[in-house]
Amino acid sequence: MRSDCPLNYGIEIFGDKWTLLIIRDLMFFGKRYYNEFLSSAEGIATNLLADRLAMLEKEKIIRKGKDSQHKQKIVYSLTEKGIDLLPVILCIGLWSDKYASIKLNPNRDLIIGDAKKNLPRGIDKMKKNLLKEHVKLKMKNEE
Amino acid sequence: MRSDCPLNYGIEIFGDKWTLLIIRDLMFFGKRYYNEFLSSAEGIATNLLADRLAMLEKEKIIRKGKDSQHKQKIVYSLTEKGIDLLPVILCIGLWSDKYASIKLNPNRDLIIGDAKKNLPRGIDKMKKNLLKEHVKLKMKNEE
DNA sequence: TTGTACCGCTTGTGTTTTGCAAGTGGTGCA
DNA sequence: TGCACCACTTGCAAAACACAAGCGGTACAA
Repeated sequence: MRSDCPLNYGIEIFGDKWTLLIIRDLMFFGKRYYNEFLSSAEGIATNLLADRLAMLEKEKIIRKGKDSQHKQKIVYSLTEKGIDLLPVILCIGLWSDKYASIKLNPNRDLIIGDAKKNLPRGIDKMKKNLLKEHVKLKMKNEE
Repeated sequence: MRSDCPLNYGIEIFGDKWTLLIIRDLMFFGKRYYNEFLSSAEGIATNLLADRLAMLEKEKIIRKGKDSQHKQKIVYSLTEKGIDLLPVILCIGLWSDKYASIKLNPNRDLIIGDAKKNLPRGIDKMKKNLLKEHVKLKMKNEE
């Protein structure tokens, strides 16, 4: 750690071009598998993805699990620490929505639109949904 | 731009280890001069600082001005686009406050504590203060 | 008018991280 | 037994970063 500033703590973990995108994929697009992260629009490289997934697991932001259906596959899911990044991601999304000149993807605009209307109630609701899923997956993995 | 995702727009601008720290310094610690940014705890290098300041100015997140008191110096200040990053920075701070094992700097804890108690009212109040200063500086520069 | 201190910023260098392509070892299923 | 597919590694070139030194310009004091 470079300093005792709380902002810096977050930046040292997800202050790069890829980490938050992986979390976004888990959080909003239901992606769970290595291959799914690779197929995202931004096009992360395989070595960087492996590196980030390992880091996120070490930081206890995501968790590795086995897929009972497809036994070769590894399931990645958010921990509560990861789910708590929801406000961070929404804030960045809202800011970008306000200032980006690019056309926004309508799917994402739906999410952003919801958050824009009622903050922080919208965040709470979304968080609850994510937590429900989180608990389900946790139980599944511990079976 | 790698994609049309709004999250990605923000990440492409401030998704690195330094940019948000500079904005933090402007926003919370009243830093205005090149030298002041250099003296922050994290220790940014001079070339990287110059690079990020130029980028932030290009993105219209900060603005360069002349100092009427100390004529050699260049004054950097946040634009409204920059001020609107306040929620992003606070969200990261709150998350870190919850999960960082490190001891937090008490000065920063004050700010974080305020934000924790009443979001988004706390954010609104802080934003208003920042905007007041922003207008003042703008007028000064246009004299 | 000259000297000096200080300003933002650049340059040069070695190191680390990234980006891209190809390949590897391991597992499950036909 | 063979093949397809899985997460992940390796090799290499290019870019970004970190660190130290230095540069041109301005202001102010002698």
